[in-house]
Amino acid sequence: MNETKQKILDSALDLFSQKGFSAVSIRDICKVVGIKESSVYYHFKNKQAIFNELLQHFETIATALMCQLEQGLMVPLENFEENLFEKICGCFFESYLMDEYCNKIMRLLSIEHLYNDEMQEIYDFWLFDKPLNFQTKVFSVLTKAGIVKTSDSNYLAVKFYAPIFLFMQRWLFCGALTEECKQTFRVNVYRHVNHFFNEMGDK
Amino acid sequence: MNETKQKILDSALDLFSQKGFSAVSIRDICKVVGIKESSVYYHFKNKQAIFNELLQHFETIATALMCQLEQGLMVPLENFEENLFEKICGCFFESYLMDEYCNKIMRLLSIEHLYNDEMQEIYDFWLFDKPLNFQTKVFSVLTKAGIVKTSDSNYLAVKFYAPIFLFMQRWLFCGALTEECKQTFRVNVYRHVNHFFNEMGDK
Amino acid sequence: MNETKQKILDSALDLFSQKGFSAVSIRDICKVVGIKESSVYYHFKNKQAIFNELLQHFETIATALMCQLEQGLMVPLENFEENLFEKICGCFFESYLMDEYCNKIMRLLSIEHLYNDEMQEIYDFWLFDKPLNFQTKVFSVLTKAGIVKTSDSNYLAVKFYAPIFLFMQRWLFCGALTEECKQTFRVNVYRHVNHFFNEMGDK
Amino acid sequence: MNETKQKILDSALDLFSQKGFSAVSIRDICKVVGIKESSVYYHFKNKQAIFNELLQHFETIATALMCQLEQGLMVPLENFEENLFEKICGCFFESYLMDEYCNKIMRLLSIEHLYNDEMQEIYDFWLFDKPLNFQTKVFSVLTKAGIVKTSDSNYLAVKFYAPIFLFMQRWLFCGALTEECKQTFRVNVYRHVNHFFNEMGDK
DNA sequence: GATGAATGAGTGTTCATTCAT
DNA sequence: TATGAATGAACACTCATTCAT
Repeated sequence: MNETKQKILDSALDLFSQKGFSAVSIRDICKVVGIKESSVYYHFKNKQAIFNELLQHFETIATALMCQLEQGLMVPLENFEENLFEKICGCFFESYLMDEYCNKIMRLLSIEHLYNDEMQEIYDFWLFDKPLNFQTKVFSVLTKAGIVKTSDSNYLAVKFYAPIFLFMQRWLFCGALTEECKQTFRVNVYRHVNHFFNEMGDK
Repeated sequence: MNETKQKILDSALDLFSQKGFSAVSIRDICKVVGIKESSVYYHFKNKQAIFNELLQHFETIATALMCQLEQGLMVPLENFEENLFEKICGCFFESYLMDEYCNKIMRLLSIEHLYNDEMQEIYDFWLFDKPLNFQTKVFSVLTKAGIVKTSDSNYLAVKFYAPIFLFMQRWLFCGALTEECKQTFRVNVYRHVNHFFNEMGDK
Repeated sequence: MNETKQKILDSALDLFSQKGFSAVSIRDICKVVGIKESSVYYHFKNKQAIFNELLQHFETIATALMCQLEQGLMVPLENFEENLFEKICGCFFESYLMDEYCNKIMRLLSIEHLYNDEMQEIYDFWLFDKPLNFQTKVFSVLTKAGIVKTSDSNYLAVKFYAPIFLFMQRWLFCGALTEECKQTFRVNVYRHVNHFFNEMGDK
Repeated sequence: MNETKQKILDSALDLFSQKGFSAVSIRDICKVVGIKESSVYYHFKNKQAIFNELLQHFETIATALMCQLEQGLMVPLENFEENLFEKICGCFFESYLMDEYCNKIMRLLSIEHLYNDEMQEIYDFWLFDKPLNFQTKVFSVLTKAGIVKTSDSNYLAVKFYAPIFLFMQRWLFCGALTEECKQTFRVNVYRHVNHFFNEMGDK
């Protein structure tokens, strides 16, 4: 709605995700937006408030996406697998990990969580607890349906998610998020997912 | 050799690993060491030089450890597996990932690599390329020896290392490195390693 | 007349008398009034203009009160003393020193006069010159009437007013103007006034 | 000892006593001293610390003076009165109220006490409680010695101190402390003191 | 080896004010 | 009448660094 405020948020996220919160000055943001420093304080109480608004927006988006994912688990079994694959790839990879906004926030969290307990919790939630929790549920459903034999859904979730997490750190949360990076990530992830489901089918 | 210089290095690493390079001031370091700020400049050209010396020392240690690990691959096949297990656990986990010095440097790299291309390279080398490369070699040897059937050593390395990497990020590079964290990490890793080798044996 | 303007004046006086002119921001005033900062400039040219209007209003009130007091001196001698006592207490204490508006202005003057020559003059006029002048006149009348023997009306005025001034500073122009403060002030002043007139009667 | 630090203290006191603490900027002080703003922070933790050091020094001086005064009360009765007069004038007027350092601090307190509870207490102590307390003691001794007849030492103290307080506010804590101001103050006070002791002798 | 003293550049923030709407 | 938006000037304070001693 408000143009300047949005520009501030956008520029701030850009810079924060590149250098971290404290390494970016209000001056830096203003230079990009093209306003004077004092103007920032018309739109935000202080520097922290910019960060908070960015984070809050992320949590709204991410929560919505996760809801969508979880609804995928309710789908009738006959087209479960196919639907799941689509959801994980569509929702989780494309709209979440590789979405520009979410990706930048996660880079930012990657920086801040290391010296900020509050960020640590948020980071853990969105990068470890939530995804592992979801995958565990997936494997529970698959086990109940007899598609998967193993009963340790937890460990299965780790085995499934860990390589994806590694590829994320390697290709998604480093340097600029170029199309090349995304592609490398995608190739690696898809190969892993295929391998994984093939092996599962074998047993 | 020089006591004060060593104290500066130690204190700096402590603080850098907790808050990141730029968030730590010369003042902060001096407060811990118990000297005046100007004294730092007798021992180091500038703040960056402290960082460089810390990093260089790490690379010396890490290189030595990696050499030791690689030598484990030359061992005659009869006691290969047993020896390997010991090496990986002893060298890689205890002396590297959980060693106080190395751990601190890696936390520091975790912070810096996100907005510093040079650090990015170093981080990638020590946390992705080097470990994955080594594991690939291990599985190549095991394949040649007929112990492992799969021919894709690369993917095996990923499957083996990714959960360890995830546990590292989750328990080792967050908050303070308490004994509790270490223990949680150890339990998770050892369980994974056991699972992994059991499954490999099954096939 | 104008509601918003009056609210601004009231809130400003409240705040100015508590913290001094320069320590109160337009923001502070607006927060209390419930308007935006730019709106103030519709009603007043600038911050100083608010102050000026408050001061001017005070001078109108105070002048009127002082006129009333001075008229008390014209009263026929038979009920002079009784009438005087009532006037001094009613007009000077209750309607002037302890009246909410006047009290706030005088606190404000107490602050501003210390670093503002113009305020210095106004302060001196209303807190020293005017009251001492009036008391001198009172004692002149009493002397002429033979009620008082001393001829030095000036010094009598000081002896009469000084303790009142001290009590004012002690209880009226400090912290919040609570009923308790007022009462302590009243008790001390009345005791002094009684003592004073008793002693005068003795001689 | 340290020249620059002393200059900062001196200049700060000068400015604070003229405009109040918050109306004086570090820049202002530095302009007078002839140093850069950042240099101030080598000598003082922050702006408040300058104020605190000034106040503390004052309290040391003032306490010493008050001790000296109180020792005057122990003097044998024969030369009590004469000695007292000298002490009050020498110590209290010349070395305290009119001493440059003390005078400036008291002006400063006059400003700050109006919107700062801590300063309020200090102000009350040094300008009301302490002097009135001391005078009460003086009159108690004089009463015991039969020199004074009245038993209400408290009210005597007020009658003695109040005019002095009024003259202080009128001539000492306003504008610049010129020799002219001092002289006017002195004349008024000495006249009062003489009157006072004459009247006391009469009864 | 160490430090007292200083500094220039920079940081986040506040404030009175302006002006088009 | 009121406000959304902006701004220049100021503020207290921090930091890495220098240099004479």
